[in-house]
Amino acid sequence: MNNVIEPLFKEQFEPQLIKEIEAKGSVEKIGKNGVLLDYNKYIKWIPLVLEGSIKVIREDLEGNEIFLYHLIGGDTCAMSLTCCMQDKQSKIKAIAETDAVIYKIPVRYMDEWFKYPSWKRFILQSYSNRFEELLRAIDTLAFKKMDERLMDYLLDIKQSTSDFNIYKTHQEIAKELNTSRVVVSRLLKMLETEDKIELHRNRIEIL
DNA sequence: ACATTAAGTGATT
DNA sequence: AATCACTTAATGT
Repeated sequence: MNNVIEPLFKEQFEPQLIKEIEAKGSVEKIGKNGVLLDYNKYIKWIPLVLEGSIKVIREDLEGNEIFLYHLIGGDTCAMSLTCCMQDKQSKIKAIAETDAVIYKIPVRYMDEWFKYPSWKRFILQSYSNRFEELLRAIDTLAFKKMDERLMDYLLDIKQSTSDFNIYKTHQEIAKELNTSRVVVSRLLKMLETEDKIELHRNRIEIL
């Protein structure tokens, strides 16, 4: 498949780079909940997100999880950049929040394409963006109470999936926020009485 | 109709 | 905010 890169990146990449990318990479579709990058795995390619939303999660040894941020069209994953370059293991997990399409670029081009100013800019910009997202995530974790975190989380999903409906169980949400289901249920109930959301089975509607 | 899973709630720490 | 114990509601077989 070609011409998948141009629509999304023609503003920021020079034409020749776009040609190279389209020649060297490949498109891959990932179903909802498909794992893009798992904890402790090495990766051999750089993922560009073309469509859909990818959630990035930090996980500890006991399997506790904390949701960090979403990647959407045009984004790349800074963690995989580091991994690729240094042949290190991933310290995060990336899962498709929705059906997604990603573009895989073999690692070796990461370096090679630094001769293109726009590529260099893109990579540095990606790092910078991810860094800011991380800071935001830390702020949320450190300074906000659960009710705010929950609302932020819901809005984040709504934003990245462009869907007012969130198809998750309270249990799943609790896992990603590293809290208990009961707490999530209670807080959601409160948000509902504040007319911010509407609750259904397996579905939460943002108002 | 029954079993299973999701969600709601009071009480306690 | 977490946990327990229990209820109620929705859904699958």
